[in-house]
Amino acid sequence: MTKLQSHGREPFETVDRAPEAQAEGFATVRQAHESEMAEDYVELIAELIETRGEARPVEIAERLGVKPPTVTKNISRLKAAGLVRREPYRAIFLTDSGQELAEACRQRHRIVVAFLCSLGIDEETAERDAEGIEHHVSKTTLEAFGQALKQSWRHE
Amino acid sequence: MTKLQSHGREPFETVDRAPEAQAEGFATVRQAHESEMAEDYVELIAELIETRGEARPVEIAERLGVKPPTVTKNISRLKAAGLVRREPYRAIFLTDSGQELAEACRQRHRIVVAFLCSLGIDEETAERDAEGIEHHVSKTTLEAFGQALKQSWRHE
DNA sequence: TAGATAAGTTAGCCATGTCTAACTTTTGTC
DNA sequence: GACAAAAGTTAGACATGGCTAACTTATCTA
Ligand SMILES: [Mn+2]
Ligand SMILES: [Mn+2]
Ligand SMILES: [Mn+2]
Ligand SMILES: [Mn+2]
Repeated sequence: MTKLQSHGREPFETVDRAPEAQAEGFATVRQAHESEMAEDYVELIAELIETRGEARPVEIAERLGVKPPTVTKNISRLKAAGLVRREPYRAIFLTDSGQELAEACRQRHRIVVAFLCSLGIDEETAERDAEGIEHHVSKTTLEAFGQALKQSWRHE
Repeated sequence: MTKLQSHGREPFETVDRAPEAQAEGFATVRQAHESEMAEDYVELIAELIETRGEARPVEIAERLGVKPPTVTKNISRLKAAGLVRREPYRAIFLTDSGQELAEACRQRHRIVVAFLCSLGIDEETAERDAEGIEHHVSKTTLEAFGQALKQSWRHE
């Protein structure tokens, strides 16, 4: 497992990690990348349903900054994954499982954004960075963000 | 317009962003993904040169948790990108530009890890999450992390 | 209600990053 | 110095997530 624990809090020292531990870290990142598309889509679909009444491919494409055929293809993947329900040329709905994932993602997204803002980062930057960071935040880290956030409210 | 969460338990609000701003955020994430492979490789190569004297494909593969052919292919991409210098069957070296990128990445990695640890997150988790998070941390956010870190030293 | 416009899909292309199988080169050992 | 083992490469496959061009379907409007 770990080799050198820095007791003295020197933060700029490179920790010599075991090769397997390091590999496990990279594997975790690759796994996160695999769920990223699904997470961003269901999150966005939930938001569109809430704010616009329905989720249309053209809106999804606009908000994601991709072209409509990309959305068609990815939605069909989400459908295959059981996250989405829909018929051709119609609006998109979330399955129960999709709804559940969407809620978890929205919650996580909001916490990450709020946490970054609590560090004094402007909202635009916080949103931009959070869009990527969110997919790599473990349960442990998300909880730590939540705790730090509470502290920041106390001290303001 | 913003919406409040129904339960009142979570005081985070979903910000209704302009579609173009949101799209710009996703585009930033996609861009980050494009540089991710290069960043992880040069960072690792620099570490191996420092700690093991040289960077060999077999070590790189082991630490990244991928198979040797993957490393061969990616190293040739890095070479095409001018980040790496090497001859077949020999060890891998960084060009000046590769060296520069590696240093920036190592620095960023260390700051992210130290910052997460400063929130009370265990080192193993911090390393794992940082491996993904690092690629999505803007200059602004990295600076905020550095500032927060300084504060945490003061208060310990 | 016909025709125009907008929305959505299909087909086919491409780059990335992973893999296995098979081959080549280098290194180590006797 | 020969040969076995280890390291490295090559070839070819595959999944993902982008794209354009061309087609189909739905919606709007005169
Ligand atoms: Mn995201
Ligand atoms: Mn998000
Ligand atoms: Mn990384
Ligand atoms: Mn790293």
